[in-house]
Amino acid sequence: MSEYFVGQIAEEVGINVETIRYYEKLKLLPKPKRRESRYRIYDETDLKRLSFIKRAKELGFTLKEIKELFGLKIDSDARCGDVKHLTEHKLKDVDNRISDLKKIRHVLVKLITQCVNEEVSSDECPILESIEI
Amino acid sequence: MSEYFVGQIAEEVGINVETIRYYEKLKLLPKPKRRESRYRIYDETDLKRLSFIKRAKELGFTLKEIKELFGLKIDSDARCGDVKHLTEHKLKDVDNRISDLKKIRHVLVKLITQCVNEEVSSDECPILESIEI
DNA sequence: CTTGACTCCGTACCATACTACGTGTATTAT
DNA sequence: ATAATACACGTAGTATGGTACGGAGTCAAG
Repeated sequence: MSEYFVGQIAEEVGINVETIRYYEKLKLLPKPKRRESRYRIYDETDLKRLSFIKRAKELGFTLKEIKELFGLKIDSDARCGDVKHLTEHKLKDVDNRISDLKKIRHVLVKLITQCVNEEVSSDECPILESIEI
Repeated sequence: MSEYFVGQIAEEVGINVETIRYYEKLKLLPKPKRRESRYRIYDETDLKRLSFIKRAKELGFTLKEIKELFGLKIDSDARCGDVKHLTEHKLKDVDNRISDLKKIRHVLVKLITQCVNEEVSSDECPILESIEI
């Protein structure tokens, strides 16, 4: 199992060293093992965790929400019913996001097709039709 | 066609009045018509636009990206090829977002199923398995 | 025709999520 | 062995996206 210093894992994931320390402070990352020199030691699990944080952020989750996602597991302390309830809530949220992204996707595809067919130009903004609330 | 003052449209969409002025400053909203009193007048198109901004933000688009999405249209100034290129780029991005959200979705569903079946508990964090970069 | 709610604008402040800086210690390449 | 990097830590600064404030003008119900 490979080990990393903070700079190496930062490089690997493509985020800043300072950001990793920041996530640790927010408890998005567990306290890492240390060398005697106090240097932090990371492993593959930390790498996965950081990659997840990075992408989830891009997908519109806040750091607080990401922390909640990490908490979704059936462990000795969490009752199954609680986890299930929370998870179902998250699932509904994710489904809504996917649904709305598909609406945006549909309009983008339509726009590309219009270009190909060299249809009439328009000063209207087609993206506005994508999401009706 | 119904018209709104800023407070009414803000109420309708569920955002702050100040935020609307802020979006106007950033040119996410066109300059609205005014009464002689200088009061801003909005219509249904503005309402759609604001709803879109609100949701797109929740889906992880920055205000800058949202502005770009609004710009995706075939008008008298934009050459079709340019728009097509840009739009294809956005489409790829949206597809990736949908794909990764589906991975997260899959893990959430699995977690709920585990609960139902009262399977073994674990101290592992299952969400970590959802996105492999 | 007044009173309360709404709007105007500029400016200042706020929360989230970083990012940089400085000082000191550790590691590593030559 | 020594110089260039890298890391530790605390603190301060930045960017984005709002949110609040205050004084003046506007609207509209009684």
